[in-house]
Amino acid sequence: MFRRYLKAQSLRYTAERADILAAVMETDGLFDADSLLMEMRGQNSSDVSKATVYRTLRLLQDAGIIMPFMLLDAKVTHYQLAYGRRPSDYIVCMQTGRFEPIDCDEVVRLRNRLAEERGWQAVGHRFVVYGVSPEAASDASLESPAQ
Amino acid sequence: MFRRYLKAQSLRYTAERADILAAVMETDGLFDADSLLMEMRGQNSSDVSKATVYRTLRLLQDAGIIMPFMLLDAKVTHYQLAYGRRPSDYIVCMQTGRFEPIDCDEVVRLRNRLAEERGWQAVGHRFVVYGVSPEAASDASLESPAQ
DNA sequence: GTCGGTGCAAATGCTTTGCATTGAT
DNA sequence: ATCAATGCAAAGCATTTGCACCGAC
Repeated sequence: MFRRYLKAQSLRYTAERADILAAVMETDGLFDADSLLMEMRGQNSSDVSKATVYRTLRLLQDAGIIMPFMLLDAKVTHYQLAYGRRPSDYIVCMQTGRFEPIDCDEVVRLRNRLAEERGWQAVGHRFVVYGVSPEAASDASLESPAQ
Repeated sequence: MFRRYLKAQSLRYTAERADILAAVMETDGLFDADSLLMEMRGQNSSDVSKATVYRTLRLLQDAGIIMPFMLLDAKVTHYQLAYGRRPSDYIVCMQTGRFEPIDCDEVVRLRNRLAEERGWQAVGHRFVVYGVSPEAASDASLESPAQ
């Protein structure tokens, strides 16, 4: 799929790109350029430079294989695989930062309907619920928010 | 509200913070540090430094008055007011980058239910639908995405 | 043999921070 | 008077880019 995309664009399928693709395919959930690189180095793959990781992540995004996923207050760009039954939805604790995936068909149906109503064609979506996790709620070390 | 928050934290309510708060309250939709600063300079407000804008935006976020909103591929942090009937939902064109707000009660109901089911307390949410806008769909200058 | 890819290091650009001065309380 | 806030300029840091060499086609 990536190979096909590259060929269509007259781009080359190199060992580095193959390694990065393999590492990406093994991810489960969110990842970023740096965590991916560490993962690759921890394993075995030929040592790929950071610049190439960034360049290849961009290609993978253009190819529709991964999609960026912006987390609240994140300083780095997170990605996840764009296809298959990957969670597009998360619930994030505003106090601890802990997050967990949500798997919910209704969100997909809703997004399709909303797009259709406007004459758009839905391709994907991101749904992030911000809230207070059970652990945080029982921790009284924070005063109540201003709202 | 901001003032109350500052007092509670033994922080000071300064002219700069008042100006920034005022500018923030006038925003409609998304803004970022730089656009806010330009807006303020275009108007009249005392000339506030960029550093102070960043510092104050952080405080406003801590106070629960604004919330960050990460857009796909954005290089800067976007914010919007955290309360009131502000759109938390957008539909973004993956080809042109154009986006428009969605206003939909069902999303709020859905997020509340999802949080509740997990023992969380929902505070806010972000819902972004990625798709193809009508203009882009009729423009054949882009090949179809790999997915 | 072409022309795109890679690694390195330097550059970019948003955001943060150190420090001396200013100002709210 | 205190002690935090501001402005400036200098960091920081993720990401991008220029360039010389390398390698897929």
